[in-house]
This record gives sequence, structure tokens and C-alpha cells, in this order.
Amino acid sequence: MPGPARAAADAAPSVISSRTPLRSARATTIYRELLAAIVDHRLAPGTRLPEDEVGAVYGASRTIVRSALEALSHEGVVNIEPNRGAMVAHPTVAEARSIFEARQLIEPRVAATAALRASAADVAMLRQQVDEEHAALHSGDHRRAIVLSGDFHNSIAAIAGQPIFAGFVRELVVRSALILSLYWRRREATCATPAHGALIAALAAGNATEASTLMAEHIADLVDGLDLTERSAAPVSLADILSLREK
Amino acid sequence: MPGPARAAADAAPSVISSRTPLRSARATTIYRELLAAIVDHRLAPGTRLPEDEVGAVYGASRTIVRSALEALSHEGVVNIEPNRGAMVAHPTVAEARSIFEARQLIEPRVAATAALRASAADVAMLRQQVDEEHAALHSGDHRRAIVLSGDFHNSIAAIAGQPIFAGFVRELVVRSALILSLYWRRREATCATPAHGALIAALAAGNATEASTLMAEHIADLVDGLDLTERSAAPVSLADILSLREK
DNA sequence: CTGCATATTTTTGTATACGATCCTGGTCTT
DNA sequence: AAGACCAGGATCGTATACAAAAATATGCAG
Repeated sequence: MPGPARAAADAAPSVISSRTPLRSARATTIYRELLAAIVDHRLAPGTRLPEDEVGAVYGASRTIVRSALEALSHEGVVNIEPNRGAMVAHPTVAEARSIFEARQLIEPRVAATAALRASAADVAMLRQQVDEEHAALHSGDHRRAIVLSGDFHNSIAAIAGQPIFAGFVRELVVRSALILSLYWRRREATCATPAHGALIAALAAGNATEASTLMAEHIADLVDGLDLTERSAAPVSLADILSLREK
Repeated sequence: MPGPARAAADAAPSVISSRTPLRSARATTIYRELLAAIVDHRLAPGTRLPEDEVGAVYGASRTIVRSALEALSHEGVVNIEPNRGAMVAHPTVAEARSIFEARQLIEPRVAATAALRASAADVAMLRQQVDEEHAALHSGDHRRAIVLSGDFHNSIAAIAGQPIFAGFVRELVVRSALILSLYWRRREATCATPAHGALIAALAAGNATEASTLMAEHIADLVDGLDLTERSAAPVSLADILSLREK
């Protein structure tokens, strides 16, 4: 297979690292570390991220840390309040709905395009990702499973070869991880891994409409697993309660 | 009209200012000034934006300018190359296609939702925006017309009340302005203002399917006005030629 | 004990200094 | 004359110092 490599799908594009690197390599590292910690739920929504503290962890000055935090904030993963600093974003129920509405529209379309373009190598890569996800789940490594599950969606978007959609999907997937940690009703559920398998089959077969349908159903399932009833902004941690400011 | 105001649509949300402010008020100002200049084509794609120079113009230090430039780069309006600095983005033909594909999917859906939610005040606001756009065109103020035309799409997204879609549309509209300046075939064309008028009618009537269809057609028209034939990355300025690095 | 004013501490906002990198142009060699 | 090499300048990368703001703690009056 000597054809010219399609850039996006050559390596499994992780949600964590697939973004355009920041100008500074060190800021990029911090960006990725923080993002990884947020996506796999080591850092809970609402956790404060003081510049000094983060800088101390990574041995970097505040200049660098600020750059990383600002990048995260542009993606909605971190909120920065002027003169107050950064904290892990704490999506509201309304935001959660809006994010999954967006996924519901964009991802089926992306899956359809991916079905038309997926090469054998692409399919193999997806299978491997799903296998890893499966393995992580069975070994009880839920953190890793969450990241891999997101990577799967991200990889499909990369295969579709539409850079704008790919960027949107990536942002939506990352923010979804935050939503899961707040509103997931049944954490033990198997992350709908079988759905991923069925999707791969449709992609491998080049069946665009099937892929689109399966993706739509899969995302609907994800939403089903959420408890998005309005509540009084239920704070997730004690630290959160103490730093509540409105109402 | 004492009802609780719906946040998004109270004032005409300009593409330039509707974004979450940056942590620093001064950085926000610079961000907006640069964005406005880029959107209305005073700053051409490829124009370099040295930190010192920008800072001198606004009397701010590089720290502030960097924050503004990074924000712009996260939205794809500015490219930052490590150790080389920032320049106004220069979308490729492929990116242009991808951006309009995204608009083609998202905006009709957003228009449909807006049709279901638009209040009388919303419609009045849209009408006023279109009137201003019309006036700007007739007075030959093409820069202002471009901005207002973008604002129109942005306002519809705001009315729809889906914050994620609104953010996406905003980014797409802004980047579209860049695309117009590079690939517009017939600059004299009237920006399809009549299409905007028809859309308002559908929104006012609460006709979601009609709004969706009209929006889809309108965007197709916009794409029609572009010359997206592959060319050898036609550089727009001499400065650009001199700094070509690949191939 | 409660409420308020004030002092202290913590954290962010901004400017600036200095080092690193890249681009430019000139010079020397072949 | 063409190419490689080596200054010099421009521009960015990063740390740090200091100012400003917010949060917190303190102390006093009622």
C-alpha cells in the first residue's frame, strides 16, 4: 500500500494530544497533563488550579502555566474568572444538553463520511482502540477506558478528513468527559463498548447510512445514561461548597 | 413586556464582541480590535502581527498582546508559528471547503430551532440588522456590510439558544470572512441580502422547515460565490512569498 | 455571640529584562 | 559566480519582580 498517507489517521489520534501544539513545548506538556487528568476524572469539576501550584508541580513559571490554562479555557474545559483564577469547568445541565445536541447532529454525519473514506488501516486502528478499551474495562481501569472511549470518537472524526468537524468533535468529546463525571447515572455500565464494535463493522463495510444511524443511536444511549434533571447546581465536592459565590 | 429576558438575544450580538471576555480587559480590547480588523478585511490573510508592534499600537506590553493573539489563534483566525510569531490566518482551499461543509450542516439546524424560539423582539432585532446591512451596502461601506452580514448569522444562532452551536457558528462565520477575502469570485454581489430577508420571514412565521431550507440554500449560494479551485497556494502578498517555507 | 471594619495573606495582572532562535545579509572559499 | 559559513538584527520564549485585587483572618464594638 504505497499510496500517499492520509495525515489524520496514521496514528491513533488521542483526544489529549491531537490538538495543534501551543507555541511553547513546555506549555503543551502542561496542557496535555492537565487535560488528561481532567478527562479521566482525576481532577473533578470545580477544582481550583492556582498558577503557582500548577507551576510548582511541573517546574515551570506562571507564564507557561497561564498559557496552558488559557488554552484549556478556550476549549471550555477550564473556566477562568478574572482576578480569581482557573478552575476545572463545571458544566451546567443546560450546557450538558447543548453539548450532546451538538454531538447528536455532528457525529452521525461524521461517521457517514468516515464510512466512505475508511481504509483497511483505519479500521484496524479502530479495532485496536476498541480492544484496548475493552481490556481497560475488564481490568477495572475506568479512567483509561473513558479516555479510550473518547479517542474512538475522535479517531472516527479524523478518518472523515474534515478538519473543522474533527476539531468540534474533539472539543465535544472532551467536554463530555466532564459531563459524565457530573451527571452519569450508572457508572458501572459498560460504556456501550458493543456499540463501538457495531460502528466499526459499518465503517469497514463502507455503509454510510448504517454508520450514521448507529452513531446517532450510540449517542442517544450515552444521553440516556445521564441524569440531566435540573437540580440546584449540586456541588460535587466540599471545596466546591465553600467557594460557592452565587445564590 | 415584563417577562424574564432571554439572555442571548437582548442586544444584537456582534461576531466581534459576543465571545466570553478574556481575563484581562485590555487583552479583550486588543482581541476585539484585531478581530474586527481581520473580519472587515483591513488586515489581509498572511499579515504578520509582531507582538511589539501590536503592543505599541495599543500601548500595552507583550504580555497582554500575547494573550489576545493566543485567543485569536485558538479560533483559527490567527496562526502562531513557534519562534516565528503570529500572522493573520490564510485558509487553504481545503479548509475553506471544510468550514462551509460545517456551516451547511449546522446553520440550517440552528435556523430551524431559532424559528421555533424567535420572539417578536428577536425578529425586530434581526430586521434592524438587515436594514443596517442594506444601508451599509448602498453607501458603499463594504467592510461594515461584511461584519453585519456575519452578525446576522450569529444573531440567529443566539436566538436558537444553544450555546454550543452558537459558539461554533460564531467561529465559522469569522473564519468565513477570511475565506471571502481570499476566494470571493464576485465581490460586487449583494451579499445575498434578499436571502436574509426571506429568512427573517420564515423565522417570524415560526416555520422551522422553511427556515432550515432557506438557510441551506443561502449557504449554498455563498459557496457558489467562491472560487475554490485548487491552486498553488496562491500567496496573497509579497511578504508571503518571501516567507514561504514548504515545497 | 454577632456584625462590621480593617489588616494580612494569597493569588492574579502586568511590565520588563535577558536569553534563545530564526532570519538576513555579507564575506570568504572553491 | 555559486555555495557555505558566519555575524548582526529582529523577534519570540521565559522568568521574575512588583502592583493590584480578592479572599481570609483579626479584632473590636455592640
